[in-house]
Amino acid sequence: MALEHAILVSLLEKPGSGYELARRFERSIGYFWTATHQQIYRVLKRMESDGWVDVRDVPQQGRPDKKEYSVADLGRAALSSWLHDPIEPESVRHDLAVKIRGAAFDDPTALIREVERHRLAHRDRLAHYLAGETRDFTGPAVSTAGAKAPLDAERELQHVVLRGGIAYERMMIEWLDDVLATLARFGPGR
Amino acid sequence: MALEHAILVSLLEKPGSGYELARRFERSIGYFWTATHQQIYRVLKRMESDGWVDVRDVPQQGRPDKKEYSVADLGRAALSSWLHDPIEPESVRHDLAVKIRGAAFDDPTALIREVERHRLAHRDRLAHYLAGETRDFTGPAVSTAGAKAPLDAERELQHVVLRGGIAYERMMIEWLDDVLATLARFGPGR
DNA sequence: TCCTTATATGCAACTCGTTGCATAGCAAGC
DNA sequence: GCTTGCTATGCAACGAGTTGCATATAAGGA
Repeated sequence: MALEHAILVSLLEKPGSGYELARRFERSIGYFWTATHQQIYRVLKRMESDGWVDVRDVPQQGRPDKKEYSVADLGRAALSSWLHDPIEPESVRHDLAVKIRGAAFDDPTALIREVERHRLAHRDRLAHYLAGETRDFTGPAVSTAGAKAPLDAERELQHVVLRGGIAYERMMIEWLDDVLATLARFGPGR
Repeated sequence: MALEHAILVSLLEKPGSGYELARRFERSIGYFWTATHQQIYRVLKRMESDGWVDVRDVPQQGRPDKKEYSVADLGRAALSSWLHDPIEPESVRHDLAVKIRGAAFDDPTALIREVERHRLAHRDRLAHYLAGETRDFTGPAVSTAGAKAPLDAERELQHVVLRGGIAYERMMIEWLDDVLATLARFGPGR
């Protein structure tokens, strides 16, 4: 399990509340690890009682107060230990692939609309990634302190992960085109 | 949840026992949906009591008897209904991507060995897929009955799913090379 | 004033998935 | 005779993830 670790990484990149984390899990880090707010609050509680994170009450005006979490030494150590622990290449869950194989026993052409929907979703996500890349990773590297940083690890590594997302979406779009061409070879009905 | 559906597809492709299904989930369908034997036996029980599958005791010689499952009408209907139900594009879980972003707060170069391990695993899987493609999808299309089938849906759809696996592995290998090049730009330690 | 929306946090129940363990038949080798 | 290994099925406990619901502050519009 690695939700704790995804949260640690996100909090190291920038401290924040459970609510803010939940929003980040809808974009950014969420492209590579999903979580709902309920899960995040529950895990944050556990991380707090384990001493992995520190909490600070932050009064706000115009909106409810929040609890801002930041990574404690124990959390940093836990992340480091996880990083040094080998993990197995991910176990996959591709509903769509199962559906495509299953379509052989139903009407294959009925899947076309579904595959097109997925293709659109991937096209949108690709556009979103590319926009983010242009926004955040073009122009000179500037560290958060404003000083020139020739090798800003945080930025470089975020960028390579984003490039992975871009490559994945491009691959998916090409493959879904292949799937559509294959499905189109079958006549309607069976 | 779709383990039921993955099992239905696999049983439609060929009836078999829980044990045999578990082995298929280590290859073939398992490349796109993972499951352990405990999970499979539990779900098969439920599917049986729901009338989705039929069971037949098959005595064997030289080994324990087995229960052979095959898809019942209710199961076929359930699969069909699932196929017509739109699903959301998958939620992703990429430990490695989280690790790479986390490495910015530790020693980035310490991840190199781990990334190389993953690269090897993907290279092996690619080789495995390519061998399977050569074995099963070259030469003339021949249906199970031995007759020429100009449009064998089952075979065509299995092939396009396999091509997806191949494209995925190729993309991953290229990306991991990119990751390795990025990590190499950081000196040892920090 | 009421309704909606956004911020912000949380509980409870349930399902799904993983891990560890248990059992049993039979073959092959030491 | 004993151990190892493969086939074959299963239980129990736990941990992770999902779904539905609940609560509270406050801004903005109908």
